[in-house]
Amino acid sequence: MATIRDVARAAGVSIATVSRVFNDHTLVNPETASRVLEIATKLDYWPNGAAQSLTTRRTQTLGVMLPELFGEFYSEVIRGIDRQSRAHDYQILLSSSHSNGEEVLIAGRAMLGRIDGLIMMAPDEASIETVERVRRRVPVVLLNPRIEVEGCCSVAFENFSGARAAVTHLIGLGHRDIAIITGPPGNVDAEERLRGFRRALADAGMDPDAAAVIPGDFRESAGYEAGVALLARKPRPTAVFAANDGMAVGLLAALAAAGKRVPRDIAVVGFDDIAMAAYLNPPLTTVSVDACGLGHRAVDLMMGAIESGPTGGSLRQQLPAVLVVRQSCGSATAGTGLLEQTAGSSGGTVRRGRK
Amino acid sequence: MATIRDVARAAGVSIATVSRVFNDHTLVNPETASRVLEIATKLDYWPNGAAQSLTTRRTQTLGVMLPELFGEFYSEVIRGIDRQSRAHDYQILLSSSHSNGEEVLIAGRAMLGRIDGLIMMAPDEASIETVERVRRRVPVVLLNPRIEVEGCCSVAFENFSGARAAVTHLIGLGHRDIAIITGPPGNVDAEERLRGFRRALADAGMDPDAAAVIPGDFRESAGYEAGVALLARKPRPTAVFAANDGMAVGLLAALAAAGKRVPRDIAVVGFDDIAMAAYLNPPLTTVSVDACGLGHRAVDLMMGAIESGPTGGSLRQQLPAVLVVRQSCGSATAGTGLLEQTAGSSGGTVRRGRK
DNA sequence: GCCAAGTATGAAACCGTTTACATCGGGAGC
DNA sequence: GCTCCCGATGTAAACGGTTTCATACTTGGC
Repeated sequence: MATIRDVARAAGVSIATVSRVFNDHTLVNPETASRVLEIATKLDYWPNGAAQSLTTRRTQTLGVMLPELFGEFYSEVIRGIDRQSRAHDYQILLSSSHSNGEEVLIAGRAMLGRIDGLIMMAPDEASIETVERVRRRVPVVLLNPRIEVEGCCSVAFENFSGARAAVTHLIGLGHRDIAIITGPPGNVDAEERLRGFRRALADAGMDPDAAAVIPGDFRESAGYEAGVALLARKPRPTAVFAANDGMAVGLLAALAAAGKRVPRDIAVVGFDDIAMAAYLNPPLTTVSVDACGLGHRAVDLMMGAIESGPTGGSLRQQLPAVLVVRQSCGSATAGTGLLEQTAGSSGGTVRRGRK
Repeated sequence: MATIRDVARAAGVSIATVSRVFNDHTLVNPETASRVLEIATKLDYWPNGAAQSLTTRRTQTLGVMLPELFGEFYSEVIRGIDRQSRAHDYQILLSSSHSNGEEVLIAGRAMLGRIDGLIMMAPDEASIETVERVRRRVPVVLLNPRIEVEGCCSVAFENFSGARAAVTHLIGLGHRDIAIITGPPGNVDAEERLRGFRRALADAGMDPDAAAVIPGDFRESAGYEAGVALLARKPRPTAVFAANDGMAVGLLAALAAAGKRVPRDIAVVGFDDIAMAAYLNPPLTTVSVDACGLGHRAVDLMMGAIESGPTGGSLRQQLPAVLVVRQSCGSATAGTGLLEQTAGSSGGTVRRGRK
């Protein structure tokens, strides 16, 4: 394939001139420029990206590392990152499905020299080493970090207050025996949501330790199994808070299979507000987080960090988690699930209806 | 940051030796190796990816270009690509949301030198130029190509036969006045599905030109509007084939808002089988395509192409589109939408129930 | 007619690796 | 004791660009 030298030779100029034409840097004689461009087209010359980033130390690429790519949530995060990156003329180098620190380290190493910054959702503490090493070279933005890292920006959802609001809502509806299906152990989001659940109970003068805690792993199947387990329990809880919507879906299926009616027999609340939540039967009351917005915000922080260089401070941002009341919790004022019914009431943290 | 030279100097060896240690290429004295490794760790040395790929002409990265990143379908494709790439130790360089040929060209140019191959779903014919130019340098695999390109592998869904099966099923249920909500003009998938729709009618001795064709664009809102338009029509079609599930969702919402019952008043069939399809009210009969599998297959083809070099032939693969009968079409044998009911009947192209 | 300023271009260093080839000891074979 | 071979390592040339600095040639002002 043609290199800059081939073009220079064919056009009878030096490679410096060709480079200048392509970066329209300094003034180049228009005649020379057009001749070079013409030759370049004829030779099908395209600058080599690796060579460019080697000299300029710029790649116009953002690294993105995610723990795993299943579930709608992560897709949305990627969408948000992608969209905002494009707006800033950046491409994204994606590497996901990392289950342990070792894999993260390898992926991080492979990215080095190819990225101007790294947006990362770390699955576990073992990844912190990678973060530290990468951070010495390019800015790092953490998503929902388990541990804040000195010198890294981060964006996180208000998991705690979102969960608390959801459970408080159930309590307000009269429920006194509320169970929770948790996320995988060690997952920050899961832990924060559990903490919010317990706080809500405590705030209402109930004993958090008395509540049924069913272990889950954020997958639909875990929700189903949890549902089966719950039904065998006596006394049976009157409401369940599933730590994410995926498990709520499985739970609803288990309840339907057992002939239980939601919310009459048992109330259900989820977390995430995935696209199908409004279309479930009954429409799912859940806590809405803007996954796409998380990615968007992460890119914004990254752009700031890249601008300001390694001296940039470590901003911490929180994104709201908003309770969306639909029908699965039995609220009298719930939306229909098919028609928009946004209410401006309840202190601004509760929405009703479809979106 | 430390370079290979720093390590070499500190360890009292040449850069060649350091390089050899890191690529455990040729025999290196174990003692020397461990000393180099130790120094490298102390200096926090990581090889620079850009420099490596400049000399080796390998990047361990696959370019991925998609027209736009909205909707579950594309997320699934990316998931499939990502998973399979990781299995082969490749990362992916993502660039999406390209709406025109110009943007595609720029993105392609930015990728050059950073990728070992390109997986691309081209939005329009204007992108063909980019494909051609990229193809001269690295292998290209096309997804659902509008036009096959000489020397490129491709993977596509059987849009045509999938749509035909869906409409034939409606006809088998007794429907004689069937409408279609189409995808955006110029979209291959949309066109193929329309073609399948017309063929099914023709096969049944009906006049394709007499059918109602409502223009859509694959978005939920278009489905809603199409629903409104359909309800105003007289005589009103007894069944509707929406060219994708997103529009079917909107259509169901419009019908519900008008108090129509599905499938009693009107039957609905979609295309894609997105995750929420089974949870809609009623569960949506649709044509299932394995978007994740599409990405997976594309990577497999790419690996073959990279192995065999530019001489590699141009394989064309078709992935099946399978009709999944649920309740929205009014079939007597439909699944419940919540319990798995896979039937092995009907020539193997029809499944029933949830998945 | 000379100097300063400005424009267009070239020469060469550099970015951080890999790798072909050269070099250098030392032990084996005879 | 002389080759020959081999293992360990160094030298230096790529890879394909960008960029600093130098140079040659025009102009314009006085």
